[in-house]
Amino acid sequence: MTPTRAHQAEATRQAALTAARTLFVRQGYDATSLQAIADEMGVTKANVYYYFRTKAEILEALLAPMADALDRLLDAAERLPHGAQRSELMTAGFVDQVVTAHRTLGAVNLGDPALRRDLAIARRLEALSLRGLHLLHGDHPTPDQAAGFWLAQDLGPVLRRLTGLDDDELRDVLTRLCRRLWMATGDEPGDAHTLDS
Amino acid sequence: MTPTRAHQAEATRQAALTAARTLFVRQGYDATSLQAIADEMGVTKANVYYYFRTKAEILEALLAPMADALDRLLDAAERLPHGAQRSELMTAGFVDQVVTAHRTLGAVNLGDPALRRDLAIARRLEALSLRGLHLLHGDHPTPDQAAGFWLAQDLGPVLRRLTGLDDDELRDVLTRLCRRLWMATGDEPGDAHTLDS
DNA sequence: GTCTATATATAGATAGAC
DNA sequence: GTCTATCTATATATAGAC
Repeated sequence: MTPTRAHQAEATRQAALTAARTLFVRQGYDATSLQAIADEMGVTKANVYYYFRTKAEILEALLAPMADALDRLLDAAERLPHGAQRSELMTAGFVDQVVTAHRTLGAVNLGDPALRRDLAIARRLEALSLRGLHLLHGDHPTPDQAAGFWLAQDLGPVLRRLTGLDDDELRDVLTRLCRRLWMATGDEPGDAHTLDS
Repeated sequence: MTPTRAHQAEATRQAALTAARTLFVRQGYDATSLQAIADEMGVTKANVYYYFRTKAEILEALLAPMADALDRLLDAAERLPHGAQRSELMTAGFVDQVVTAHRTLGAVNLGDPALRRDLAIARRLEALSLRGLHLLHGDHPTPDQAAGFWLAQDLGPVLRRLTGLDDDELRDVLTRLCRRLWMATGDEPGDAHTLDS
């Protein structure tokens, strides 16, 4: 392999992303300083700034692949007719993406207050969520459908608790969880439980 | 009313709590400075520090009543036999507490990274959650039971989305949501049923 | 590509006048 | 009880040597 310098650059960039994700997950975005990220990877702040112009840019770079994956998933879902088939694809795809992200990113905090700020990635994730809700439940979701849907948007706290499961077990648990959340038909008094009949 | 000074003190203290909860909810704990809290209520930082020794103490004071309410709820649940009766009480009580807190605190961020730190209130809420899980699902909850339970711990993101509902509608929606989350029986392969049949 | 050194701002917190 | 003034630490970010 000839490329010593270009490879080093990419390695350092990746190390920064890894260090940042570890610290963001552990203590949140706001409580993580660039100094801490630099320390974690054993370089200086200035070195991190060589690759990322701002701290927010690190967060964006970290979450962009997840947004890309969700984009592709929703594109695929859109090609299916509204109904059970589309729901199943979305559930399976979403859970798969969460499990994958869990391995690459750790229990990533989509509920971090930083993601409610005016960042490009935050707007993108918001748009993705709205599109997902629309694809799943149509133009006018019932409050029950909306509540179940939004609750599934940040599985981070659950992932942090569910230790000791391998990827397949995790996938199964999350699949059933999403079904419970996304299969709500409406808020008519008639549907009051009997789910376990 | 004679008491001009003592009342003023209590009023200022409450104003600080109100300002802090507004800002904590809007932008998160870490991104909220004491300067911002003081500005919001129209006093100086030093004045806020007269009532609270640290910023963390404000957070604790803000969440303490919620922890108290949950404590009482779990005490009551403990007096019922394990089973459907206890589940119903816990669901109703929990939802009621969430709706009440929503009115007093706004869509409070139990998922804020600050609450994963070494604060007394964080430890208290953690202990409450563990006790709740135990009361609801016994000594050895299945992964499905645990996942559903933990997901319900922070309804803040859902509350922020569910606008336009009055308290009673909100209570009904959240009650059905909690039932869906807490009624999971287990993770036996038998209930995976029918994939795409 | 990585470093040292620094600029600038603001954080949490305290002292002491009024 | 509230203020002005200040301390000390640390934040994000940049300039420029190597």
